Amino acid sequence: MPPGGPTDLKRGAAPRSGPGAGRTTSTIHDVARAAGVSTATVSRAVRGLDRVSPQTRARVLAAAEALSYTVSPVAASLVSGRTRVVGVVVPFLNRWFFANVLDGAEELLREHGYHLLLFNVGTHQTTRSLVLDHGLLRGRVDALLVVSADLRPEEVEVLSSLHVPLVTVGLDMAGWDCVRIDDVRTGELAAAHLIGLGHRRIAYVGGDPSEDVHLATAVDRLLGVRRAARAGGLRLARADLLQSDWTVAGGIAAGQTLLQRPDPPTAVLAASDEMAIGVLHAARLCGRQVPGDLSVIGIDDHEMSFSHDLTTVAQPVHDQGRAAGQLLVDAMTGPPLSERRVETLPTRLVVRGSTGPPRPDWG
Amino acid sequence: MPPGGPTDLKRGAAPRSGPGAGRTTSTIHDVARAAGVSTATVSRAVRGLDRVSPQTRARVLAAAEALSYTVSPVAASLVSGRTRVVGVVVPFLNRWFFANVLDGAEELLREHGYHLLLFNVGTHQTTRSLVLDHGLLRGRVDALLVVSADLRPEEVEVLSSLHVPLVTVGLDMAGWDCVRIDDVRTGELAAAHLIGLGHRRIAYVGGDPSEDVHLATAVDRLLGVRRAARAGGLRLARADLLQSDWTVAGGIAAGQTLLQRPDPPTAVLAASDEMAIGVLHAARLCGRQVPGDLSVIGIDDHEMSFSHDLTTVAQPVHDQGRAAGQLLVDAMTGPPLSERRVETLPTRLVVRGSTGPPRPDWG
DNA sequence: TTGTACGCGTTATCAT
DNA sequence: ATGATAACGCGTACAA
Repeated sequence: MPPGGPTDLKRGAAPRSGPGAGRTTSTIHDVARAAGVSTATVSRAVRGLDRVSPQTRARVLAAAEALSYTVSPVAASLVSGRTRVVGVVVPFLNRWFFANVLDGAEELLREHGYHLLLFNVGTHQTTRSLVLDHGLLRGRVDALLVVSADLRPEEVEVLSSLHVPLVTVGLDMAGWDCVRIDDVRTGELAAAHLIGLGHRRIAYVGGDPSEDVHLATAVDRLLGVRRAARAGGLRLARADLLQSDWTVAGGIAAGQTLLQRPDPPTAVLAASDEMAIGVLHAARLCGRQVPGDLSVIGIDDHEMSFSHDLTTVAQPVHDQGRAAGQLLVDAMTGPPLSERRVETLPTRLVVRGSTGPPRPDWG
Repeated sequence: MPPGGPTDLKRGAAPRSGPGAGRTTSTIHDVARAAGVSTATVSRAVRGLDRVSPQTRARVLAAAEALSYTVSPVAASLVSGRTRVVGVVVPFLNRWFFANVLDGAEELLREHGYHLLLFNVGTHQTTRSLVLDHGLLRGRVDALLVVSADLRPEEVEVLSSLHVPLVTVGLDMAGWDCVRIDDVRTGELAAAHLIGLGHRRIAYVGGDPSEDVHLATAVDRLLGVRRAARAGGLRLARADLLQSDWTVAGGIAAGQTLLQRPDPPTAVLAASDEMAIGVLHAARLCGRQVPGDLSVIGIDDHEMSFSHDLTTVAQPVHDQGRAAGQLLVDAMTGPPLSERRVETLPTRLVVRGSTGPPRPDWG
């Protein structure tokens, strides 16, 4: 019962009890009337600003509570210019890496009161252009999170032209803040493990070559593999470098290609666990023992890797999402930074049962 | 070069070339001035409404193009009351079922010009209450998609009080539109397959019992298993009914529990493929042959199931997302329907190598 | 500490 | 077919 008196409350009551019984949501004016103050004071009170006496604030809050008042996000956005919404651009929602980055970013951003608006751009050029050309982003978001999307130059231009803070994950581009892992080092780590076990013939199953150059992930990991090979004094045969599509099915195909040769490699390094799992399956199909006949190592530490007993190099995906969210929060709240920030998170080797020394007669 | 003349264009140009060179986005007024018409006409023209002469429309569109004008979503929302945003409430982002439902819903809703705002409520009560209590949804969304979240009564109340169209997936609640599969029939299908192979001792690995009653999925599937058992003239031992948590790890634990008994079942039916994969792993750990010593069947048709050679009952997850999206679009555009709609999508048995007849000496 | 009043950019109503 | 103009609900100088 606020001091405003029952009469005021009655007049200010938002849910009009008219004949139509149409539910109306109460506005700042209703609260102001009920609390006997101005709308400006209500605005200050509900947002927890200074310059409001404790008594007044209590009265306003009580009235707001009584009227179940909620600030209208759209009205607030219109006048403030901020939406408290972060747009997130992903090529897939249902793949491990993207789902988990999203999960981490959502977690952190929600902690800071931001919402996530989803832009699943897919891989089809048609869908892609629809999403980014039509100006669907303009005015909807305060910031952007771009996850490993292989953007075309004009799409980069569209995103840049929004003039909002932008952070990428797994996509290192000049001018944009970035959270990543050291892909070169990661590939090197995996290859060094195989070489350390005594393997001399290592095949590499990478990502698809048709994608834009920006998706350098698979290329960088191969760079690391080459580095380890050089250090180990072994050469990578060109025929042992395969392109795939990051999926289990692609891994199966690549694995079969390799294993059906008269002289197959003794070890396979896949750029993702999903492809590595496919290779494991191919080995089974071809009647090969793992790791006796073939060692297999992946990159990611997908949750299925444990049950597949797959050796892998783990990357902190959830944390990359959180880190990206934090960079965005900083950019939205703090002063503008002159230098771009690049945060590189560590990866680590996880040895399981899919790797072992090669058969002596093969060495 | 619109007939408005270069003078008008110059005055109306939005990107002020002042000293600060601050990028300003052009408004409907700028376009109106440039095209020599009123803002009302611009509004009609850009939205493709009637009552605009072709010449005028062309002139307006040219001006808009020249000024790279985009309608302000927030301003439009404020006056129209619609946001063209659909809120989606999920307990997880990184699990197969949820990620794929989301993918399907996003696809269809984007086709219709709607955006998705993400609400990952998780399972922790604390997070949950923060997300749904604070009125974060109010005024932000035109409709809601709720995916298999085990909501508490007060959360149901919060969602209902928004008075927007609401569709659930995998969560059949009175009063809310729903897209689902027939869980009873699905469980029955899986069990009937095992019984048809000759199994008489079937264990069931279901979902967690601690969750709210609304998450009836695991219970319904068990109901179907019971029905098939009755039809097949066999009884389910109470000790063979296990609770798990829908994950691979949970499936491993359940599988080990079963297989370490002196008298294990000859077949296991898991309520999800992820748990079934865990059971497969447990069988390997315990040195059992699949399907020789143990048959395993799951439900879902997870993409990993193929490479695990797992027999399963497939459910159309992507399509459930699309169907839910369509129901929402209908509800937002069409006239209000008096009856609630329940759409039940079909499931089908996918026989792979993880199931076979039991060993004769065990029968 | 509190109130007044303007403006955010658009849609919609009512004239014309 | 087109144009004024009143909302939409709120933040924020500025005044008191």
